[in-house]
Amino acid sequence: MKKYIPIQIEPKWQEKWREDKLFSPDMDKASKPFYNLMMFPYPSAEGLHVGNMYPFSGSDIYGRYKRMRGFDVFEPIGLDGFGIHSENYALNIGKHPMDLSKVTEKRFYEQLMMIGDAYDWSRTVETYKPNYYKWTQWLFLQMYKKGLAYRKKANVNWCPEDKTVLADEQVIDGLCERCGSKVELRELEQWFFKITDYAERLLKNLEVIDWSQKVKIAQRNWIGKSEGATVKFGELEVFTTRLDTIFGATFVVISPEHQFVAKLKSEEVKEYVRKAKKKSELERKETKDKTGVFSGEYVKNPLTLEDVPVWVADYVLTGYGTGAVMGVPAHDKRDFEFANKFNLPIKKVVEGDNLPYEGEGILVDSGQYTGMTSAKARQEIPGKKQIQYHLRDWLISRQRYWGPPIPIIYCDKCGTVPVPEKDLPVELPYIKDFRPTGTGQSPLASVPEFYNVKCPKCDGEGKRETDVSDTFLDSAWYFLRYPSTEFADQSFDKQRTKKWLPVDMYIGGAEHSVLHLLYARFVTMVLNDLDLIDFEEPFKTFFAHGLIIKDGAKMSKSKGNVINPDKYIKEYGADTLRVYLMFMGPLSEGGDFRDGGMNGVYRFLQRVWGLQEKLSAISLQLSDQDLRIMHKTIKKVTEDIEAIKFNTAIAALMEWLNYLSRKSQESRVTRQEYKTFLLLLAPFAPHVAEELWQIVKSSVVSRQSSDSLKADSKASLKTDSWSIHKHSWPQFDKNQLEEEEVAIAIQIDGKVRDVVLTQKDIISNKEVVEKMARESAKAQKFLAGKSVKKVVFIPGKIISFVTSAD
RNA sequence: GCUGGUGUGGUGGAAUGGGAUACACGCUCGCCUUAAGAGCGAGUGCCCAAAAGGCAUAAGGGUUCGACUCCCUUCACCAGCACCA
Repeated sequence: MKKYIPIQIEPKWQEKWREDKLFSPDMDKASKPFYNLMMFPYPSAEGLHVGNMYPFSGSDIYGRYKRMRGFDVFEPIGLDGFGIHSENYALNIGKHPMDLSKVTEKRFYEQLMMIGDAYDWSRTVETYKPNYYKWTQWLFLQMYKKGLAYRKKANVNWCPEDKTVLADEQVIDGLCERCGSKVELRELEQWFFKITDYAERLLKNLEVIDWSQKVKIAQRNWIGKSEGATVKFGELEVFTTRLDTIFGATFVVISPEHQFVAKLKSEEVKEYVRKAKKKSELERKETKDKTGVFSGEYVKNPLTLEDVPVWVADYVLTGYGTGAVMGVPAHDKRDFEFANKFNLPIKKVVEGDNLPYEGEGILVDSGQYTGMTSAKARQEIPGKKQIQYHLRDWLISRQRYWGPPIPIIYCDKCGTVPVPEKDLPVELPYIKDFRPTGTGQSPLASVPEFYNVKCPKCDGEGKRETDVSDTFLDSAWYFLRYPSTEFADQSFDKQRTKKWLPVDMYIGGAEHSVLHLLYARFVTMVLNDLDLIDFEEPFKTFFAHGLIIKDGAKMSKSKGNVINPDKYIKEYGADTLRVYLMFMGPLSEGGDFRDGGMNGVYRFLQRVWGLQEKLSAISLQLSDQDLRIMHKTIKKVTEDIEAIKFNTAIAALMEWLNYLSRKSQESRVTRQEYKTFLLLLAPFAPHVAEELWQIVKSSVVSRQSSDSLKADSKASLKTDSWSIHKHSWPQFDKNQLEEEEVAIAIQIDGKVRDVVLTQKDIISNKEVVEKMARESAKAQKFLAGKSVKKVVFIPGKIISFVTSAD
């Protein structure tokens, strides 16, 4: 027998699969389309590491399984190669990102082929290619036409290291998501998408999609809906969710950016505002100590009719509500601190324990509303109902080079003019100096050949927008492009999209819970409103995988803990690495990579390999026990794959292999068992399963006399492909799962003392089982001197005696 | 602070109301081998020389004939949000 040497079989099958277009479904004729998508990677020249490979393998197992279940599975791959991440890497190693992209693309695709995933290699998508970003720009134009893309001057997050603005979602704890620098506030003219128009829909649809609770909650928090009311204190309008506490409002606080501040003459106020504006967002949020200054003005509390002082303080945020709040120190922690610091009066209006009391209760000292509950008072007290969202508009311009230029032209006569669709793409020129400038403008702003253009409307002098768009815009629609890659004249074909979308299974990282996943949902909703697609949610099911870490930290080149799969693939094969990664634990949990267990998995595959020559030469009848474990394994593996619990599916295969190995010593393993085993193994270890399948398939098959696998046999006759990966998945027969003999545990006062063996026909018969249990010597020992108060019988499982001492 | 999650052998983990520790790693012993490796076999939660038995799922309490699983309290760790009025 040939030895199992993975590198001798894996490339061979990878090539054959590709040649035969085995994993390229007929996009127009497919009768049972299944879109199986894995988040496409950011490529880097370092190449793919084990941390990337982990979820790809998980996604591929699911896809291969679905294909064997008869679906036309579409499993595409591409590269999210535009953006700061790739550009920074190019800067680091002193190469031009455009040149570098060619190298990384080659390297990444080579590695992705080596791990043997069932991708449709005829439909790759790279976001940095003009034939893709042409349509990203087109998408921008649709947003613009619909009034959802707008430009405004705003206080925006500025990363001094990456020298660009960032969206709110890309600022983590006041630090840049990419490089970790402290983010500053800068007032700049920027392009935004009006995602806030969709806040309610983004929130509401969460109820109907099959996503993990974790991700839904993260999105819900981010959208941050709160229901309250606005009330006028003189000319100042405040927003509150606790209208019931208005009688306790003893002052009003406005943010340093509030319009009202302009009217104030006091030097002290001006100084405070100047200082506050200079602070970074992080510093403003970090400071626990309240700061503020009295404005010198008073406004009237509309309910108490008292004049209350107006203060300016930076704990009030500009971008939320009206930028003004009523200060209720007795019932708000922050107002309480503020009042204490500046000696402002504290007036209790809700019954409660210690101040500040933030809970609900019965109102006191609140005029005609005294005695009402908080909830009732909120209904009764006059105010304009208002809903506020934490979500802010998506800032999409970037002052960088490596992205799609925003397709806008400014003309002195015509104003802001969108680039006509026929002129797309606005190609990103190859420029020598692509480094970020730090001036608030993109490097493209120093390239006159790029920005000097004719106005498309009046043919006069025009200037191009020189900012590029956020990488997250590239990835917000890529799933629409995959099925339509061959259409040069449209972003996505209507029929294709109708056939393949929404995505049936999407697997990706939980770190994208509020970035990519929210943007993609938003874009999909807009396209739905534009009548370009007939669904509002892009991903029916989303599964968040865990992370593979190394020595307790996420793999990254800077930490020097990157595990390259190449060496393991060479030594053990891609199959072993896949199975090892999946066997580590549930896909949702990730884990710490140690190669210690790899040998065990390798050994497992070797034993599978070795079994081929120990098969029974003659046709044997399978025993009841043989049949039971076979059907039990089919059931377990099937259900576990559906639930994405690959680790226990693999364990079930190992158990069956152990059983078959014992049988093989007497050459009693049948071809039927072995073939079934290979079919179940195929999604996990596709190369070795294929190799062995070809060996056992080609030898003469004597039809098993047992008809227990009838469904499978019939299906196999229908199969037109040579490959195991197109063969139909084995079916289990639940009649074969029942055991002839069942051991029922005897429990006495909660402790298992013995078991009784019962035949199939009596396992539900309480009287008989109880009699047998009472005859057990061990049971008698523990029942001696006690009287049985109660007997609980669970058929097939347990008989439980409850006693009391005599 | 708020929200959600997790906590089981030396290690990764299994079991979601019914025999805790499946499956694997590691380790120990044995067989095989000139030797190493591989392979094969046995053992491996803790206490006890062993048997019998007892004790164990972060800690404590509760519900139940029966709890890793459900409920309450506490602790630890992880993730997301956080001066959002």
